[in-house]
Amino acid sequence: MAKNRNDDFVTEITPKSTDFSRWYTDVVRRAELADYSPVKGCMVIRPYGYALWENARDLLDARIKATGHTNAYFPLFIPESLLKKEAEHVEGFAPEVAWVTHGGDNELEERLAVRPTSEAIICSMYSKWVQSWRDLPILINQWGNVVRWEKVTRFFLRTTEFLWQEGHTAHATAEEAQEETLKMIGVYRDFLEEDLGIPVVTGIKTEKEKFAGAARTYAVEALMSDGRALQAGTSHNLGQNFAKAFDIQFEDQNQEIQYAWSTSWGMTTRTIGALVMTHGDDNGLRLPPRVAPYHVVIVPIKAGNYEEEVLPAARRLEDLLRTAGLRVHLDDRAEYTPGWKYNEWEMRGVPLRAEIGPRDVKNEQTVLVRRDTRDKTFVPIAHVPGAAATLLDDIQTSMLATARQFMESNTHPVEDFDAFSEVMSGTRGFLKANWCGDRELEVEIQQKTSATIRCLLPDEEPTGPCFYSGKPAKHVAIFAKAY
RNA sequence: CGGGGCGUGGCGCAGCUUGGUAGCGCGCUUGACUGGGGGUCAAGAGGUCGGAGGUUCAAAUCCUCUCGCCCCGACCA
Repeated sequence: MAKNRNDDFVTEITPKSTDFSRWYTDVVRRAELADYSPVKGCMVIRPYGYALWENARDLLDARIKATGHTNAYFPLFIPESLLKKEAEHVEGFAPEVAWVTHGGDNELEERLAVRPTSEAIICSMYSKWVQSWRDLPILINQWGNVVRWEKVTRFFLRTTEFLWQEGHTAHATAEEAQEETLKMIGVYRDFLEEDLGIPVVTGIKTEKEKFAGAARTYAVEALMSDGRALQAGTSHNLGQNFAKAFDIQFEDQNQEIQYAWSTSWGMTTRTIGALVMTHGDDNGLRLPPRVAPYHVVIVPIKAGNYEEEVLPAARRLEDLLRTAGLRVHLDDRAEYTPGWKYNEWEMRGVPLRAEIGPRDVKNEQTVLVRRDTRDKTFVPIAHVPGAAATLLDDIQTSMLATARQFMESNTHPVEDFDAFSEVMSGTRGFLKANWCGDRELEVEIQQKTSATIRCLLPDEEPTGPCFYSGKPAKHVAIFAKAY
């Protein structure tokens, strides 16, 4: 029942259909997730945005620990000589590394890279820690920040400094390392789908797209509501590349010296951007309950016997919900009207709103309103915790279902380049096609359509010749225009 | 790094073509009345127009240089 939308309000957020980029920026700023900073390329994550990140981080951290990993912390700086040890790795990251050249007024003998990723520093430590097969596997994760000197800034999606976790493991066998790589891409998939409500496609990166220094890169790719793909997490099987470069050796059970097999995997604050672009609408954010800073916002209606009855009732409701383990916020600000608050909290994506006024106090009830559907339910106070929990579960499930339906209906099987081009110049989305695997043609397609191969689907067999070259296909590939 | 655009109270903008000493909306402050989908009225505060130089009696406006930001592309998570 949301018809009388105020024009002034609507103009604060550019409609998605008018200009998706502006819509995204407007939502991020108006919802107070982030703000520009005086530092070029760097953003400030504001308390509301950071609360969102903390919730997401905690859920992912629990999943990482549940799969046997422990957290540690390695230095922010990496000596140049260390970074240069793995050739492909340096080459891949060189253009975007920030260098520290001075300590105070003194020029350093060896400059220090501000980590763009930590393989080098971590692997150099692993080489000290690993001597025997008994020292393996090493299963370590780190939460931290990294710096990549990108040219362009977009909130959460591309900033010079960003927050992430990076897992680094070392194993005795190739099989174990491969198993780990797959296990972690699965952890990302589950986290994104179950906790963030973001459906993904899981697959393997092509040689062109894989991580610098990796033997094989797996990725989870999400489809944003403007039809562009966003890489939401990667897991790399590094083979023995880094073990050889950093000398991670051990003596096995047959008393032979072996190089270890390593993996690395990461997920960043970019997922917050994915969250906004997957679920947001023209009224602002929509947050999945599991990560929402507030599950429920209580709006007391200031009327009649407000101070004596309504506000105390609202406070009791707050206690009741908090005791039930929900994250609750009571918005008792006197300076705003209820209608203003409804819009404000919808804009900020709070999944459930509880309204309580004189009529509700009299009837010992509250009104629960869903952000996703705007459905209203009158609930007796005593039943509120249970009813809220049920609604939140339902919101979580239905947000994923809605997003999945969008992804599926925007995944287009194409059999020839004409069909491919037509989709790319229209609604875009994921294009699913048989692929010959020729790297040069991959570049050619990108130049013509700006679409890249997001991933190859490992579990699917080609159903015909390559859509582009007509040659025998080796893979089924997902193409898309990427963020 | 290539192409485009923008810098004017906290935010969003107008004014610039045709120079005359800055205005609107929102927000903010105080008070009163209000309050179930962004309330009403009244009284206020707040800007040397991104920066530097030049032209002129006079520059937000014209000229030169410079800095910053945003969007698209390329690169990336």
